[in-house]
Amino acid sequence: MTGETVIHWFRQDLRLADNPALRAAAAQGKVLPVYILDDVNAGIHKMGGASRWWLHHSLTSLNASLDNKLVVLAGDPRELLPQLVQQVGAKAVHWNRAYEPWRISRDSAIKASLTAAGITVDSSNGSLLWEPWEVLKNDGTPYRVFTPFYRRGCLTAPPPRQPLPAPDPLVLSTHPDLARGDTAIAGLGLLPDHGWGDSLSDIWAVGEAGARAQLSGFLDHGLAGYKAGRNFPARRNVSRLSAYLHWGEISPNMVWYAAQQHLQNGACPDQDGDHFLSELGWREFSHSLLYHFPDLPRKNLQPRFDHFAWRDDPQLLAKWQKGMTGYPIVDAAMRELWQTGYMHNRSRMIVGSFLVKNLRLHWHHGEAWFWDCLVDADLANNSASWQWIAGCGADAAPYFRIFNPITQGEKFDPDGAYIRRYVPEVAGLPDAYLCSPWTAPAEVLAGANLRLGETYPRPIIDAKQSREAALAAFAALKTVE
DNA sequence: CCTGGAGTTGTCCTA
DNA sequence: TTAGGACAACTCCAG
Repeated sequence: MTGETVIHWFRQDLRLADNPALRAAAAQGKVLPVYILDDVNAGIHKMGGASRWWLHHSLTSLNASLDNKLVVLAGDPRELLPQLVQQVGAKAVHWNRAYEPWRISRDSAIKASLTAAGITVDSSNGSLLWEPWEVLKNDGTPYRVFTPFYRRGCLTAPPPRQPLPAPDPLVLSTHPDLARGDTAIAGLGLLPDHGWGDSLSDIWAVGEAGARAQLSGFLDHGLAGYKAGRNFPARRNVSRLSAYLHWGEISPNMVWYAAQQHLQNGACPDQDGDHFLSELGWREFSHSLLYHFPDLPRKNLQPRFDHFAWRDDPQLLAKWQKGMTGYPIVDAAMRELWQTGYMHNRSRMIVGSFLVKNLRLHWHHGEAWFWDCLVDADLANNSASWQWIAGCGADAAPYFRIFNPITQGEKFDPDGAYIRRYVPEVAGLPDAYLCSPWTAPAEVLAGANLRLGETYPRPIIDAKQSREAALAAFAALKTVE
């Protein structure tokens, strides 16, 4: 090892373990670890509120494992990074690749200018199992259907890289006159001014150690029975790793091989393990779609949907956002999002279908609300999933697949545990009326201390009629062009 | 080259 | 009560 200073630019890889770029940096010299909050280049997808809350705690955790030496800046990395290189006399900059279109163009520009200035730039794959440009059909074009993408494109490709240990030794640069550590993190102003966020700290152990604890807890207690159990929002059968993966507090490689090992040990049924692995495949698929179709966050992948008869109704949108639709399973889900920064996968499908098909409001509204509220807000996953549920995406849900907001609740929250947790107004109803309070006889409502229209809303839309209207709107698309 | 089968997550109607 | 089919169109791939 030389005494040279090299920069590791942390982005969506807020961990020490299995961090290929950080390892490369540590092998080369004294490492100056840097994070830059970039609100300049992200366009309309500047980080949302929940993301900022998570980032604050994630940086705090990372900084602690870096001996309070994390350099923290805010601004345009196109300017800040070259300045920093010059200031500390760095010979090289290392980072792990990010795949959002705006980051790709920003990073390419930075790489070109640093390289031109004689600085070595080294980028690695730290956040995907397979590079999007490596998983292609035989004709060289990207897949648009998940199953062949995963089974043929991914599973017959060379296996993902095995996880790497944290760099050892990791010698940090102590260059003075830099904004570092907890003080610098606080200076970013990532936490909300009041209240909201405090309760999230009770739910999430943000950071690398929390990510590992979440993974091992899931493998030990959630993976067996995953395939069926993952459909029930009240059950603890989902991994809840999405945020940790998004921020790179754990790598997909660590998750992939840990789950593989469980499978090989016979610690869970094959179908549960395989199904969980395929969910990591869906994450890969979303990233591949975003890489090959950079307009994915706003533009319908199927152009015929450009003619769809969306409605415009800010009041209905507000009621959906607040969890005041009058459909308890929808409202429970929307309140879970607001209260925890997370929503169960089944719930995401239910509220998505309700927004775009029953309320017939544009999926952009759902995408934007999730972007602001989710601690796992991820441009690839969020965009691809909203297009999927709206029916306009790749391998999308067929247009006639419209979730019934009553039967979905009855089927996937049969004992009402989820609804009662998040919609206490209806908690006193017997199970038979829990998903459709308006069908309860007056004496049952009275017994549950529920006054419809006062203590809890009546349905803001008729599920059956709005379903018919959605089908008609989709049918109208076929006559266009 | 053509052809047939299959494809994350649903609902409703009919027999 | 329950099981099966209809609801589109397209992508992908194996034969």
